[in-house]
Amino acid sequence: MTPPDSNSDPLRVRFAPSPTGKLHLGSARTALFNWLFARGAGGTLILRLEDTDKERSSEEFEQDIVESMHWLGIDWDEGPDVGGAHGPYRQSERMDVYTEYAEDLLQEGKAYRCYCTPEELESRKKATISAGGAWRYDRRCLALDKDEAAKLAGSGTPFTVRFRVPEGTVTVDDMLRGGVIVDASEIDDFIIVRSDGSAGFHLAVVVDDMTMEVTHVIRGDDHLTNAVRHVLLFQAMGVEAPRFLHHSLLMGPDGSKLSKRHGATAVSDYRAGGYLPQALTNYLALLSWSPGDDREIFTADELTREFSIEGVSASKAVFDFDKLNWLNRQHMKRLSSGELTDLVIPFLEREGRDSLLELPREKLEIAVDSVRNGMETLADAVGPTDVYVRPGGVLDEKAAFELAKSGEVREALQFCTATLREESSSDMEAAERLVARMREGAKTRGWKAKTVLWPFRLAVTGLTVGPDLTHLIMFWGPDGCAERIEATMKTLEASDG
RNA sequence: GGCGCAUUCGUCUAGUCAGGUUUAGGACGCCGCCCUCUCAAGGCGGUAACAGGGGUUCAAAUCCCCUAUGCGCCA
Repeated sequence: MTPPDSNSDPLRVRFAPSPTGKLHLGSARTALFNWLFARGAGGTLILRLEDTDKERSSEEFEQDIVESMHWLGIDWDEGPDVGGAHGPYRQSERMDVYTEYAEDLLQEGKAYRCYCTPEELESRKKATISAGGAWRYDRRCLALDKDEAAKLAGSGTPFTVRFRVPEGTVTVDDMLRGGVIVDASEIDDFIIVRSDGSAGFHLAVVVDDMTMEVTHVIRGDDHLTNAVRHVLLFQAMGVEAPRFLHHSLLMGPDGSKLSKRHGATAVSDYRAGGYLPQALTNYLALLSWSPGDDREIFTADELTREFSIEGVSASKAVFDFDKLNWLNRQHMKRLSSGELTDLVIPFLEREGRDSLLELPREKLEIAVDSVRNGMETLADAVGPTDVYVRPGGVLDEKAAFELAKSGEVREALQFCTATLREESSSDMEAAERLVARMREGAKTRGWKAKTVLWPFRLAVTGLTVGPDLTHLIMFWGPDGCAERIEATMKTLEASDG
């Protein structure tokens, strides 16, 4: 079981998002797979920012990505913020590295300059297609003779650099799909340096993965065919390509790639929506991954131990909001009252629930605890806890109606107050004792428990729905409840006339 | 259009690599019942799938081929 050279720690993976938007659920899943793979094997995770698109990249998005990852509990060993021996970790700071490699490829004849303008390309493409052919770059500039090439070079004509795709077949070694074999003739001479001198996506990725000594590339299925180009580039540079794992993409309920029209897609949206990070990582991991048995609830820590490539499925995964909600509930259940309250407070603050926030801590915990099984997200604590700051004796319409229609209300409520006065403690045992006593009282009067308990709820809270009675008693105490019932009785008398 | 990948209940999946142990298992959702002071939660039960067609084999969800569909990449 001892790895051959455990101290050399050879496994290196990377997560390479573009800061052109907030951290998307799909990207978070990619990050998670990389993280689980690295942590499970004692490897290194690199965060690399692919920020070459200056128009669309922004500092704000970069921050969102980093913060969202921190929140999810995904940490990295090398990256723009933590440094490392293979930096810099922003592609925008690595342009000279790419140019260097492009220059080498040019020297070796593995790439060539192309002076074709986009317009020329477009018209030739149209012509080929209308003639019924399949368009691929026609290698016109590869065929340029020396004189023409020299003339163009000297004239300052803008050019791109194209990779000269060799003949033969290319195999992408994918850990999920086995060897994906593609004929190189299917690939045209792709651009590795744009006309403005910047590195194209494929060049940048390959140079980075090579120089950062990445051993395993884990990314979305959408890059599977790009991987063919990448393998070609690795070969041209004389290095072995890393192993790949192209996982499936996240889909919306309608089967198309998960996007904003399906609902919230940013990790930070889910954070703001009251989801627990452990629920989100659990759910994201469960999409496409299975432990092989029936277990479904995992902490991030458990995931790093249990996760394995063998358990990853290659087929698409539809994001199911219902199941996420269920998992969020499962993880909330595992929180103590104190932990849950801490997490709920920011949501109460956000919604301006000042009177709740001014409550003594132990009262607030009772309040939060009493509504927890009705919560799907942390944000769901917000409305239901309002019951605890309602003034006594104030009935909403439904509660007033319910109280008015029952005949034994007055007697039942008087019995409740009398019973409440027998107890001074407001701990859970006392509360349970009181409820039991009220039940017995109903029974001895030949009533159903409901005849007493239903008016009790209505009178104490003034509402028809709310937390269970023991929590109400714990919150207000027996005396407090009795006072609220009396206040309600006064209200009823006043309205009876 | 070319190429690639995928295809088990509505959804996520187990089983597929080493074909028989499967009346295809679990979970979410949905439906019903129970519990019950309300709303929930919880408990119990139910609904529902091997994309289609050919092979190979005594035997195929599992192996091979074709078709279909979905998704992706290249433009």
